[in-house]
Amino acid sequence: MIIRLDMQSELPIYTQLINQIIEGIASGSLQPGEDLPSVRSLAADIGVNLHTINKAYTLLKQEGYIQIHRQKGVVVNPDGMPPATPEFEQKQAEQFRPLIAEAICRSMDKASLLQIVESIYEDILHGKKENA
Amino acid sequence: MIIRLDMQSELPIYTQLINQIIEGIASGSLQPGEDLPSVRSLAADIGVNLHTINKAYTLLKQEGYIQIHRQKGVVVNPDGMPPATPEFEQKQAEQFRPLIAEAICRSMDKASLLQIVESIYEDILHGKKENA
DNA sequence: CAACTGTTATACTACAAATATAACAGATAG
DNA sequence: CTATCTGTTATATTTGTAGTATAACAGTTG
Repeated sequence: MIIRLDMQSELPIYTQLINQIIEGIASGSLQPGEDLPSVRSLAADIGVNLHTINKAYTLLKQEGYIQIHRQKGVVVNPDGMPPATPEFEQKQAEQFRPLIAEAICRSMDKASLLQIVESIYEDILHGKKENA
Repeated sequence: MIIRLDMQSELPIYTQLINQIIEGIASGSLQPGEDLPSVRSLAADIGVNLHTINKAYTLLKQEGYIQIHRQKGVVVNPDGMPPATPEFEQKQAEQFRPLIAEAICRSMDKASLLQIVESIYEDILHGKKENA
């Protein structure tokens, strides 16, 4: 699992970490039960403070993606991923909504939009990085 | 055009404003050429500072959604909306990506995801608010 | 002239992000 | 047993953004 941070991004570091770990799980490059680096070693690896890693891990745990064991370590949830609850779907829709509104303003038709979503879906499943 | 703010939201006020104005344009409730309230009157209406409104308007202008005329007022861009440039599509994909990765983790299949995007697309076109 | 427009400037509060240190408590390998 | 690793907690500091509060400027318009 390679973590790549953009220090110029408007996204906080801990958010970039969360996004990349979730995508790693989605693509299968991180398997349930697999160990994640300790807060200290990952912090040292990518050159940030251990609290930044800890914040990302804590949020991932709250959402059910990972388990954190005191004095042991961090592991991708071996009991499987959290389900798509109604609360999740509502929050998801709230995040999709402004993106779709923008697309409509820019005259993107429904088929084009769905095609973009579909290709991103496939890219993630096949572990493809952002278009370089 | 009715603006509804959620002061408990994690989204900044100016971002909520931007989102609602863009959705207003997308749904057709705001037509090209239509006047928007002045920074002062809108600020007074919704109970925020005029600089907060000004920040939202300035960003909307930078993206081409509105025009701002000194000593006149603010208007939805009468020359039409900005096109879907490659830069826009790339930024759009970056924002879609983490949402789709989350959906994959939660075992949402491609058809379900596309169906959700499609229904939001239709909701916006028909001016429907969030599911109450 | 008065009232309105966007614009600019300054100052302040509040909060989030990130860092820097330090210490604690339990597990484990030597 | 001791040293080392784990997550956890606490405190303090720096930096940047969000938002507010006031004030003034310059041009338009009734």
